[in-house]
Amino acid sequence: MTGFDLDDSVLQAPTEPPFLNGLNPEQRTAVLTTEGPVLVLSGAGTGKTRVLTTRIAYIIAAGLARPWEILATTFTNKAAKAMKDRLIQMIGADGESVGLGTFHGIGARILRKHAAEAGLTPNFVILNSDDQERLLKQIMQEVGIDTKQYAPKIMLDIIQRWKDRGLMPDAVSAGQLSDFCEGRGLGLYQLYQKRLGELGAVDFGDLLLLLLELFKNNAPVLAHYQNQFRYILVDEYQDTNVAQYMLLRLLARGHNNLCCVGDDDQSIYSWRGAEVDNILNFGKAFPDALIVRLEQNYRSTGHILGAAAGLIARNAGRLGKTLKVADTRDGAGEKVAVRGFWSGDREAQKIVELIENRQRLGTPLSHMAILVRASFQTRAFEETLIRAGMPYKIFGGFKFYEREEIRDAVAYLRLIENNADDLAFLRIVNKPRRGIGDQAVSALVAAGKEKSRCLLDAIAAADLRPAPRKTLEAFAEKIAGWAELARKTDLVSLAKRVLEESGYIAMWRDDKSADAPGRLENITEFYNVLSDFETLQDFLEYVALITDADDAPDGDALMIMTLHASKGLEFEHVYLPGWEEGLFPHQKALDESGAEGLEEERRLAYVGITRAQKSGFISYAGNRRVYGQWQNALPSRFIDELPAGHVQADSEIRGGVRAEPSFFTWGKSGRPDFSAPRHAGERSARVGKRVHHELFGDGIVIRADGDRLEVHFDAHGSKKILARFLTEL
DNA sequence: GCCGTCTGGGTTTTT
DNA sequence: CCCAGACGGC
Repeated sequence: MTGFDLDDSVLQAPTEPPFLNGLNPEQRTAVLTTEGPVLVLSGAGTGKTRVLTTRIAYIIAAGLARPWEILATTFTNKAAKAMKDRLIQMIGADGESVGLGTFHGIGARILRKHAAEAGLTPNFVILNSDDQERLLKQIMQEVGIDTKQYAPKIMLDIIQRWKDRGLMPDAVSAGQLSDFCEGRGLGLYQLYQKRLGELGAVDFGDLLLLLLELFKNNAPVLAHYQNQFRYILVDEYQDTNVAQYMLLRLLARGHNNLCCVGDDDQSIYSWRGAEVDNILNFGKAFPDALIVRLEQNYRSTGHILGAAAGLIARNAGRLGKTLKVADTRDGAGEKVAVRGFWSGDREAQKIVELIENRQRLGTPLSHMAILVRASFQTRAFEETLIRAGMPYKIFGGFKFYEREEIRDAVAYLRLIENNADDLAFLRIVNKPRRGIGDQAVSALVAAGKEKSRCLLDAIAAADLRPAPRKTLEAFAEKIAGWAELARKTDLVSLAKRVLEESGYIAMWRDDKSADAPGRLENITEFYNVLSDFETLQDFLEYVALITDADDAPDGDALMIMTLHASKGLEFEHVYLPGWEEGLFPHQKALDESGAEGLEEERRLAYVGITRAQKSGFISYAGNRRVYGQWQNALPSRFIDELPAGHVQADSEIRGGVRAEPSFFTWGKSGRPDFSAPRHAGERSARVGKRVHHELFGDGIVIRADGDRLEVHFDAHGSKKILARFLTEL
């Protein structure tokens, strides 16, 4: 198909490609406005994926660009794959060659192509977060920082945030956390980058940061891609970070055809460096931009949308959208149910019962989902589901590639591919046990440092006792042998040989613990995955960038996942447990990010509700076991914020929706205190009690108004305090 | 160098 | 409560 003019008369002519049929006017505008910057504000369930794929299809079908001249980025590999599949359905094999992937995946591809210009070796490995932390910890210890006092994880987080903002070490300005670790934070960043270079490795952030540097420092390379990408499309724009924004700016300077799709109300990844301002300021950054709002919702009932809208309306700083129900044939549907329970266990039990009922009435389990705030919540459900014999699938739980045995296997392959990968070396040099302990490893590290060689090459120079020396020399020889083998054989045979000859398989076979057989199974599965790849490098890149959000459950199973993982998905019936103060909104979000944190939590709640097509069920528990201790909590403020007209509330805790908190047990050990409903008069019973507060010390309750107490502290006078911050004396 | 015991820390998590 | 990592004894 060729030759569609942008001329209106032609667009309306019968030659119009069939895939434009059925778009609403706004979607049509978003698809057909191919030239210049466009921001598509796409509310939940308004068909943004359809708009994106149709837009790509249209650009190709109209002959505006060839497939490889289009760059389209998504948030996950899964989304990229889904989009590619749809595209191929629409326009056939041409869809195959569209530059479609995650920012990181595309970054890796370009960096490998221009490795020399970017100052990298072409076979660089991409470190996972585990490796990153280990490496940084190593560095911190080398320079004599107490890693107990300064957690490597926190330092890594700071470095990551710098990278998210496109800052190389020399660009980090003083003050901005650079003085973490007694003023050595920035120095650690520098060292960390240096070590990555020596290892022939990059981390996730580098895939964007080093690409940005490449473009900034190498005009011909930048010009090449500016020229190549005639049309750029970005999905989930609200979750892009500053580095991604800068990359887009640079690339779009070529043809100025940038189309970003997103929803500011669904921005939930700021804790990971996402910058909501990207979407909020799009109009400023691209003054000639067209802004299209998609507000026609094709997913949910009126009550679901009404409840969600009422909640999100509490947020300030929105671009503002009003979702409209597309299909009103069934009226507004069921009201969103809000329920209170005594305990987390009761909550789980009740929700599973409700799901069973739905299933009995004919809804497949896979059309229902439980969405939780924090992963520990899944446990109560798992236990109940196992007892009920109901198949379920926990999404984003244990990741295949994060399992110990898989990481070990991958480490063997990494070391074979790149002898300089010291992290991989350290991981497996004594796994299985070969008698290489701290002593030998320290000697190796010292020698490696002195001669600036990688650990594998440092064996000869290291000060070693005879036994470990012999072992290590044999080990190095084996690695060399396998590297030789890698050139001659396929990946599966290679991996099998390596894991057998290294004794790794035997290690698990001899292991009598209960999970050893499972680990061997996982290794077999690992061979299966390997069979899909031609080269070790392809596979290692895949492993580094993949997540197992991709693996779909087999058969009909109930989905359990975090709210974060649910973004972009939809289910007929959605269950949202754990709406309690402290859990949702999460205390840590409030403590660390204050009002902004609260708004992000609220957006998360909005994401949760808008996943539902037909019904939503929100619940809270008065008492919950967290890390083995019973804690109690108040219903989430988000429950109060739901507009009454769209909600049907009930509670097994006395007092309806606003549950009476069980008093004075917060953080104290012991027993569940929920078993008996409290009798009236309890409230006044609090007055006169001696209490303790973390900050203000001891005091006496002088007034009680629900959970709000007025306490006269011995040392600080009267203060109004929430009951849960107090302990009874 | 290995293995048992103790201590501390546990939000979300994709790339 | 449950896991990972540190520490100390063999």
